[in-house]
Amino acid sequence: MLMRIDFKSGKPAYLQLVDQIRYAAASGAVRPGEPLPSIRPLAEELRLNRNTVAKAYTELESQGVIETIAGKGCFLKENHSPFTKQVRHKLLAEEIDKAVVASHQLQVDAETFLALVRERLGFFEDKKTNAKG
Amino acid sequence: MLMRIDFKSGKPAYLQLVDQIRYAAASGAVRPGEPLPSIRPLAEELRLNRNTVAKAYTELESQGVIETIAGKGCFLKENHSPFTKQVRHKLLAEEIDKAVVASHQLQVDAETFLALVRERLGFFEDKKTNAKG
DNA sequence: TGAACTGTCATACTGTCCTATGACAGTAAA
DNA sequence: TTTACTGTCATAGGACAGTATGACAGTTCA
Repeated sequence: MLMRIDFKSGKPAYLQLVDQIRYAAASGAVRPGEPLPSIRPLAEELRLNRNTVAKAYTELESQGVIETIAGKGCFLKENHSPFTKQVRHKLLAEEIDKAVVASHQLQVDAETFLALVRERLGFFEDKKTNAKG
Repeated sequence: MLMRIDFKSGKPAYLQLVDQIRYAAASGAVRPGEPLPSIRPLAEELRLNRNTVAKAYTELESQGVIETIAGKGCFLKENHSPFTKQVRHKLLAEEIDKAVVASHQLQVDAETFLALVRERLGFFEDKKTNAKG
């Protein structure tokens, strides 16, 4: 799992980490049960404070993405969303709406938008298929 | 255009406004050239400070969504994105990726995801068609 | 037990965000 | 010009976000 922090981006380091780990989980670069890099080495590698990395991990745990066992480490969780199907669809619809609104402003028509969605879905699917393991 | 601020949401008021106006633009509730509510009355209606509303408008202008003419008012811009098609697609892909990552965590499979995307697209399309005018 | 690793917590510093006030400037119409 | 409306800017205070330090606690293995 390759991480990289852009210190000029304005986006907080810990949120960049959160996004990258969620992305890694979605694309199969890390699999459920697998350990994540431990806090101190990762902090050193990225030139972050240990607690900045710890904060990212805490955030991921509260999102239900990882599970952390004090003294042992952090592990990617088997993702069993605690929500009903209906709620999950509602949450997802909100995320989709953001993209739809963006497509309007970027003047991308519905058909092109759909094609782009298919392409991105395929991209993640491929990554999952070809991920180590 | 009906606005509503949720003071308990934790999300800054001015960003809630930005989202709602972008949403209104995408769904045809406001059309290019039309004036937006002026700052002071809107602030009073929403029980916000004038400058909080002004900040939302400033943000929208920097996003190229509205055009503001001092002394006259703020108007929805004809949206001509300044970017090349390639750049616009890249920006949109990033937005879509967020939704794809979310779908993974929410355990929504690709097919269901696509169906949901179509549904949301249709929802906005309908709104545009049925909007006043 | 002791050493070396894991994550955790309390605390504190710094900078930025969010909001608010008051004064200002452009526009329109009487 | 006067009045009443538009948006703008400078400034300030309070809250919070982001990061950092040091001490602490659980786990593993020798």
